[in-house]
Amino acid sequence: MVSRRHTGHPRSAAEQILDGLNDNQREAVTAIDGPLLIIAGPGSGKTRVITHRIAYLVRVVGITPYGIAAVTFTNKAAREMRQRLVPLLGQAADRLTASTFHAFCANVLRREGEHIGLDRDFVIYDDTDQMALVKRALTELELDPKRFPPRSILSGISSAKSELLGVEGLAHRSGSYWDEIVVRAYERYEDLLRQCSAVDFDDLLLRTYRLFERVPDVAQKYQERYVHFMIDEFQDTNVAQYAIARQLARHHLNICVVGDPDQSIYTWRNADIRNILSFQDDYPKAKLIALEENYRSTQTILDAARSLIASNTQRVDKDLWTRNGEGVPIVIAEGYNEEDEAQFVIREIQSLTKNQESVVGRKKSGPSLGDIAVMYRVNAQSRALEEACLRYGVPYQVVGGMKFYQRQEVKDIIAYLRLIANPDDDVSLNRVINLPTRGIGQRTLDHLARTARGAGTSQFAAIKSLSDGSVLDRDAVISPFTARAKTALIGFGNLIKSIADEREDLDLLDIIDAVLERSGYQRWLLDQERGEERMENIHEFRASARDYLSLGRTEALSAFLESVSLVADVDSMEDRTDAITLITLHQAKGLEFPVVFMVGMEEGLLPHSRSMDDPTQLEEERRLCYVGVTRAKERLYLLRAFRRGFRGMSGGSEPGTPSRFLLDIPQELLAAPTQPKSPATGNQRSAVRRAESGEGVRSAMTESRREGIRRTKLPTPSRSDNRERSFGTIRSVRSSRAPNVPGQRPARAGSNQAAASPRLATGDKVMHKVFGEGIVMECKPSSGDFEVTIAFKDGAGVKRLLLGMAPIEKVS
DNA sequence: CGAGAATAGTTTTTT
DNA sequence: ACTATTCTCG
Repeated sequence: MVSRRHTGHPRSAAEQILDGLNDNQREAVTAIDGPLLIIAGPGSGKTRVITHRIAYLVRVVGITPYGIAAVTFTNKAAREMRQRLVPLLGQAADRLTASTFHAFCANVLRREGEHIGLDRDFVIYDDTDQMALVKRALTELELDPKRFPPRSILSGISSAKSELLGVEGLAHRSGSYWDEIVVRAYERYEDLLRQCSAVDFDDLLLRTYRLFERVPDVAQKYQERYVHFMIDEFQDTNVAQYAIARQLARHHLNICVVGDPDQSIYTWRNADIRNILSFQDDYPKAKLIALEENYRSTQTILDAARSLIASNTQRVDKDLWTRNGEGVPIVIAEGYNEEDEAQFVIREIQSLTKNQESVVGRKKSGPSLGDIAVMYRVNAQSRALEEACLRYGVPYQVVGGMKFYQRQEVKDIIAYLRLIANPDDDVSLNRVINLPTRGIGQRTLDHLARTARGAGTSQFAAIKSLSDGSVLDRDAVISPFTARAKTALIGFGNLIKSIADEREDLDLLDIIDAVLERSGYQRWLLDQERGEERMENIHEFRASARDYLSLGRTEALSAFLESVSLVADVDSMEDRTDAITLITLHQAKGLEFPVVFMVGMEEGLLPHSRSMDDPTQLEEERRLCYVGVTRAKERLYLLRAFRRGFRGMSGGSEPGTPSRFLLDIPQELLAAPTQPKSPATGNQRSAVRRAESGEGVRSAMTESRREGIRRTKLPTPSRSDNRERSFGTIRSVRSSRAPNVPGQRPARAGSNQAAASPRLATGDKVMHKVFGEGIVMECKPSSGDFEVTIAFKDGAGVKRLLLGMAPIEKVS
């Protein structure tokens, strides 16, 4: 490379690439000949090894980036890999294939699908679409969805596909009545997919596999191209993915897989840990390298992780170690309920980040908000956290949850677009044919489905033949459609056709606008509940289409639709320094944060109730917990709630039990919570301790129950004062601020508070520390404080905040 | 026959 | 709470 050196010899590329790697890492980077299995513990520099290995292949060995493929679990990981390669490879990094298995396969199929009779404009069906199709298949087979839940049927189909079993293959293997039903549904489901020119997620893999099997020329092309094939997160690949990798590596045999069996958390999605064993069978000469030095976490965190995972019986022990210091103890704490738990998290975050606010010259370097993540088992848990963030004015970023592309209004527009790209897409057609209402009801749709099926065409085609009268003329006498329905159907058909016909003349944005206008969707939506807000989502969606304008007009629509189908939530996660991250444990895989809070450490949540009975699944839950713990670099908090609401009935549930995983963590790694204002923490801890020291979980629970109630000085819960009660549990707040209960509701338990008036009124101008300037829109009493609704300038939007908590000042 | 209202059932994790 | 299906009315 062109850079001046003060030593006599310029450093060679090899030296530069290997610099700073430990022995095992070096070995992994330079073992470039033949199959390689890297077992990489958490924080062992896995990504570094992969990127440096690629750099080594290119700059030292001289392989063209074009000949290297690296498959990752998410698009985000792929993007990051490419970015990290830029300093090592420069522009050449662009030529590398780096994507998810699914995206890779979609690409191959888009280019080569014709060989196996795949329509050029095929759409990719997501989970919801698949369900619609399975339901239809069941109806057509006259199977009772109560006895045969579509969900279960679909998962049967999906796991068959993940193991490369077609209908025949599954039929062959089936051994029970249930299997028999799945086979029949599978068969019909496949017909429907074909009819719609659609493939589902599993098909992307299955069909790529078949393509390579059946069309050797195509397979050969890719086999020769990819001199090196690498797979990250190998423990989470399924049989189909591994099979494709083997196909691709058949020629050069340079296949490198990187994984950690202890981090396998996707077996429910048919990932198969046995792939790691198979790898060694399939490639007996494979070199095996273990990366065991951890660069990420403190000794304390690593110790906790180690003892936790050691409780799993189905595993090979690893020797994880770190040179990092001991660090600070792990904090285990209990909140009264989920709100209280969230409260604890937020207050702790505030105290952690307080030290470094706007002082000239660097002050104490505490974590910034971007260094902090709160992790949970189920998406629903984000809610309490979000609310707490809003109240306290802590900026946050939720990964996933209500996925953007899953929002109804967005999916509606996507359905229109898909239909324009591929009118045979029955699922999309059914979604929007009566949206806005066009007088096409269930009855008409049933007829339409039957007609289409009878004619062996898609529903759109059936509508078309209705309008030109071709097919149905013969049956005109018994035509099931009323004149009104017929007109409505033809009207819809023309709508789609007219836009599709202009596809060449319109760019992507025009098409979206045409849909919004001509379908009447926009006008209709704005009249709906929360219409404005939902329209905003559509605008955001429309804006995201901008990226595709540079592509040709024909290409843009399909490319856009494809990207929409294949993004993961974590893909759109930004590396923000100014907001905490709320994320599920699953999505957190592969990420790291200086500070990690894991909430919901309770039996039933982690481990989840669905997985508690089965030892295999239980071990997966423990691995999930392990993944969470090992995300933390410096500080780890394990929280739980004494009571947790269930589906809306907040707080009214039975007391919970601390997660058994807490018992796996040695006491000496634990500390009292760092929140001095909280008088209850010591007791909470003793509750946990007691549970650990063998007195049993039950007694710990009873203890903490007594604690919870005493601490909060509250009478027996009654439904009506849920909110007040939960406020009462905000321990430290209570001691530091006098709650203001407005006159309206004096009947609060122990009402020793005088009514006070809010210090803000509607119309006041305020300044918020984080969100900036805003106007008060509403101010109403809430849980002994006031909830103010403020519209902020500068795109911060409208926020609901708790007056007593939020860093707000009145401006004028 | 369709549209909105009432009611029943239910999701753990996601490419 | 949230949706998906069923019920009832125009």
